[in-house]
This record gives sequence, structure tokens and C-alpha cells, in this order.
Amino acid sequence: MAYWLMKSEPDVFGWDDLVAKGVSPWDGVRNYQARNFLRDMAVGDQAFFYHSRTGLVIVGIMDIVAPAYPDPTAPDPKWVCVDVKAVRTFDHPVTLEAIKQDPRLSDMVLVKNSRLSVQPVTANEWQLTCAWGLKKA
DNA sequence: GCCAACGTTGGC
DNA sequence: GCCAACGTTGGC
Repeated sequence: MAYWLMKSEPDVFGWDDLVAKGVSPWDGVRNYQARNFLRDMAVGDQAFFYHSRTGLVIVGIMDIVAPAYPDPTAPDPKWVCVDVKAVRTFDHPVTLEAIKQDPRLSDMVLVKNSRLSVQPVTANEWQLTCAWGLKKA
């Protein structure tokens, strides 16, 4: 059971789009490092959905519901995608700013390598972020 | 919209 | 195999 974070520009494919679809392929990844993380994913892993560019917030939690398979949108079969399912919308989206300000989260790949669109999240990072995102206030 | 950071490509 | 040029991502 592993944790991940996956980014999308909300103008292109946002959290609401995934909620409306229920299950969707996470396709379009064209970066080797990100591709390798996709291949490491297993059914039952969970991932944050992050809005890049015009959002800069983690907005919800997804389940990985199908392991990596060739990305049908790619011209080359070396690229893969997984299927994801929206399972929980954060009560309070967790901002990049808040993550950067907390020393316990300042080592997150999100902060350290802002260009990587699929990245691992540690169990500690996951639990802390969930505690912020799901709290009632 | 700008540009820094990063990845990829291709000439040598 | 190096590295300059180019393209893309994503925070600001």
C-alpha cells in the first residue's frame, strides 16, 4: 500500500471532472520518472489530486483501481497510464503555501521538484495532509 | 504572461 | 558522450 500525488491543470482536467466521471484513466504522462512511478502503482494505493498552475491546492483523494497499462493516447507503447477513482473530496483543500510553511512537509517532492507530475508521498506526509484536508472546522 | 528549472534532442 | 539549443512545466 503506497501513497502518491498526481497533478493536473484544473482547466484541462480538474477534480470536478474526475468526480463526474467516477473512474478515469490518468493518461498523458510523457516523462520517464513519472512513468516509472505509474508502473510502481498497485490497485489499492491511494493518491492525492493536485491542481497545478491555476489551483495550487490538493483537492481530494483517489484510489488506484487499475495498474499501469499502455496509454491509448500515446503514439508509443512505452508510455503508460493507470485508472483512478475519486473517493473523497477534501473539506478544506490543502494549499501549496501551507505545505511549504510546515517543516514536516517541506521535504515533499511537490516542494522540492515542482515539475514532476506523478510523485510518491510518504505515510507521514499523507496522514498530516489528510488531517488538514478532512478536518471539520 | 513571464521566466526559472528541468528534460529532451541532436550536432559534433 | 558532451553540451548547446530548444521545448515544457508550473509557480509567481
